[in-house]
Amino acid sequence: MKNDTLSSIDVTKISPIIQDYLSLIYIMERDHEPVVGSRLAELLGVTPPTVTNTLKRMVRDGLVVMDKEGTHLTKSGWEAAKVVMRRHMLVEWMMVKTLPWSLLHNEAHRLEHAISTLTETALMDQLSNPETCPHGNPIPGGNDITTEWVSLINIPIGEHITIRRIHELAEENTDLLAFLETNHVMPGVQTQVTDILPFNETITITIEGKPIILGFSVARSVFVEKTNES
Amino acid sequence: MKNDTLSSIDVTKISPIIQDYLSLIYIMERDHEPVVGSRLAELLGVTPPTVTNTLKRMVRDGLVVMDKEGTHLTKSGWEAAKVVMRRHMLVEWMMVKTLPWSLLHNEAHRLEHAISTLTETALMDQLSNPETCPHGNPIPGGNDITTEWVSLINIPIGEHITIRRIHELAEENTDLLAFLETNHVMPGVQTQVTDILPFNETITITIEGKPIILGFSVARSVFVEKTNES
DNA sequence: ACTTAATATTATTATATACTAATATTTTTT
DNA sequence: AAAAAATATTAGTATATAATAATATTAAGT
Repeated sequence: MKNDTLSSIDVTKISPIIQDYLSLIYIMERDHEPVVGSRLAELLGVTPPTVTNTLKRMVRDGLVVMDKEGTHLTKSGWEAAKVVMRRHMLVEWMMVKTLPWSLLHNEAHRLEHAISTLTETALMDQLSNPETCPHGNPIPGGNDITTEWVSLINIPIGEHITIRRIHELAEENTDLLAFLETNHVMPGVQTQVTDILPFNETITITIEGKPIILGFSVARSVFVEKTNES
Repeated sequence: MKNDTLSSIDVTKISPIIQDYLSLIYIMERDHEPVVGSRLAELLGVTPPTVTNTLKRMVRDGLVVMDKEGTHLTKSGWEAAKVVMRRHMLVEWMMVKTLPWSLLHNEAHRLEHAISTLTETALMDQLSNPETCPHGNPIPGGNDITTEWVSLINIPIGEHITIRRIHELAEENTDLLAFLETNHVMPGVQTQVTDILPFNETITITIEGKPIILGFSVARSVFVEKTNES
């Protein structure tokens, strides 16, 4: 029984900027990647000194700990991050009939900081507790079905697969999302790996007869499930 | 043909705080009320020096002019305010199936600063260009049907009326909105003025047989239309 | 081991937003 | 007109967020 929605942390009192830091660190920690300041700076579009400063405030506020082991979310930081992530994803679903799939993330990124716990709960109900966002990323606090999915980079030629997930960090790239949408590289779509060119660092998948060439870095962010060929 | 949505002013670049000032000044000017700093302070929940400071920045940025005549929006301030108002109201409609009527305003007040022009346009389409918000207040840039409605304070005993509008400034009062919702004092509801007690400063309207006693200050914010008794 | 590259931090500055305390100005009331 | 009330402003301070420039520190590559 998860109860983050009614958590003791009032995310609304955390500034939008800090909320952004929380989400990003959450994703890194969840994926067992080190939390590197310069990488945060890059992804957040700020300079490294700004990151140093902001992290200091987060440490002061008990959201983060920094020691020789590295930078990590505290328990309350982790809980707050989950709320922010969930709100982001619920807003994406809320807008799914209003905006094109490739624009949902950007819009939700701004709206996520403004919604109340009440709306969060109401949307959870209205949407029947979704387990992923429209890009297939896991909504924190539910069953994580994404663990069964595997990166497209690991799929051999010939395999029949279903697109399941575009990783959060890839979502930051609006051009990429638009490209994926145009080519129907979206959750639920069935496809097959038809070519892999290691020297070119590309993998080709064919959707409805049309080959789509994806660079390895993109393929790494696309997670798929083997299609049940019954 | 109104074209504010594609206006030259990029409201997204205006800070949420300034957007709040713009909306509020817009309402005052629209209603031909003087723009008094201390009143802004009160309604915005800040101190008067803060208002002085913020208005100075708005003057610097060409959103407002201040002279002996008083404080007024410039053309671009006016246009920006209209966009903010419209976004607020569109967000209210967006959430109308998710949240109770009495909570829409509060939620929209935070979300209004985060939505993009794209969403604004998409919602306008999706909602078929509404002329009012769910509280009956006019969406800027459309036909202003509210001019035909009259304040409840001016309705004599016995008159059959239809509730049309709860004024924006009354919306700020969440307790009041909850009270009105509980008693179905909401746009579209038919009612009749059954009593007026000037010495008590109350007016009684009867909705579905139930009398509801409204103070004059509230009645002043409720606008109605004479019901066509055919 | 030494150099280069990557990463992190300090110091300084700037802006928007807010406050309190004090003062000025204007308006209203008596 | 004088006193009181309402309104506005100045001065000084604080915080979150950001930047640049300079300096440490750590890691990697030859």
